[in-house]
Amino acid sequence: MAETRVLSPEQEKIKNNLTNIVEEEELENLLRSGRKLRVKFGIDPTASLIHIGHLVILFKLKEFQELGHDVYLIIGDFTATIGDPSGRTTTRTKMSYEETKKNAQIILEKCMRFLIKEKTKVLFNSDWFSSMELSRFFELLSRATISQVISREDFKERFEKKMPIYTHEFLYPFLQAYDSVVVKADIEIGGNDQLFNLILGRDIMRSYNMPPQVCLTTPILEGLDGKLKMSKTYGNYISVDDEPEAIYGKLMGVSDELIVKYGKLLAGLEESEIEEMKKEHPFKMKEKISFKITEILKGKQMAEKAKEWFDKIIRSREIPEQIPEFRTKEGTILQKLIKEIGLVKSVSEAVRLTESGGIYIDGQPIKERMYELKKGQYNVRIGKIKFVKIIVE
RNA sequence: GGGGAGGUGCCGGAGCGGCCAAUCGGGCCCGGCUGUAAACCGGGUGGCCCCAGCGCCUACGGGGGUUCAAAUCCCUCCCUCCCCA
Repeated sequence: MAETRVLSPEQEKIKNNLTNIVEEEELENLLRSGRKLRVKFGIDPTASLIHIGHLVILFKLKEFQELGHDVYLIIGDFTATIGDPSGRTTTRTKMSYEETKKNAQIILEKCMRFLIKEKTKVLFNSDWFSSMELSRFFELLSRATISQVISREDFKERFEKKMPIYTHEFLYPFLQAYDSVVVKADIEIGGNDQLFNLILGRDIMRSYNMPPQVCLTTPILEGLDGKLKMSKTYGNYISVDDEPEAIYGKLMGVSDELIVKYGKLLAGLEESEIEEMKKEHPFKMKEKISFKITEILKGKQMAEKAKEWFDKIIRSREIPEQIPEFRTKEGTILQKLIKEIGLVKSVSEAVRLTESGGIYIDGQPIKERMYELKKGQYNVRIGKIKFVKIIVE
């Protein structure tokens, strides 16, 4: 019966931009069932930052909500203190419970900006884990084998590199799986590196005689460097809280190949639209995509402001109208001052920058390693985008 | 429980008594070329000093010791990996 009904275009769209669907047929059946589905997404509050890599999943969750389904946001305040080994080649440093609590609040607020509030159920997994009986935990562990867990890619890699794998990391996926049992998830979604955890959840649900969840994974967004996955630890990210100028600027600095991927995953561009853009100068394409993403995050007005800033300051190398001002006494050494202000980490760094021609006054690189300021006003540029106006009295 | 290897800067990885603030590669930063793209080229990459000097201080897992001198030798503690049980 079900196979006679086809999916609506909106339902078809759910399948876009996913790297894995386990199993596709089950997903289609769920979508066709007309039921309100429980779509689970777990997030461990190991940091309080949301970067645009996270958005790929959040956007997907919203698509589900727009189809009428409920999102079950599992805040892993308990699991965060253990540390998910997924995709990691080193052990995660353990976090205190207090830290995760604090992060959880912040992260939750940020996630909600991208989701429909009425269709989002928030659960904290400390609710069921902090009081879990040991016997019950062992019962959970009995539902999968060591070789099942050990076969996963990130563990294999660590074995090969002779890196330690701690037992708590090894057991982590069981807890994530158990979350699915608790919320009776129909679907769980995660980044591509989560595939193993998701599938274990599916297997374990089955062994609890529950309908197994469908697992969906989204592509891992590469960071600004175009190589590593976007993450806080690598520092190659764009935060959703970045200033519009920073967002637009960072996007413009990304490689041509990468911006296409960003366009697809973050700006929701269709293949055909990308093809159309590729006919133009690559720079134009990058401008369009960068603008669109900035607009999604900060609104049209802010995006325009950011573009204007970029064109003037970065492309035409103009001095910004509004730059921070500092007053100082005559005779101050510039290199020491910018250290005080915090624009460079040390005086030595400032001196090095001077020697490689990276500090400018009114557009001219300075030569003196100890530049003594006389009375007057100085427009100082440090490196590419740091500006400061210094007034010497 | 027994035996072996090892812990060096952001990362990988040399050095194994002075010439070591520590070769080299990656990353990052500055500069050049550009479209702040990629690729490529040049320079830099602990801190301090308006004495910039073959200068001073801090640094090779922690602590202690030997020595005129230690990342390098000895003792001890902590940590990891491998093999055997």
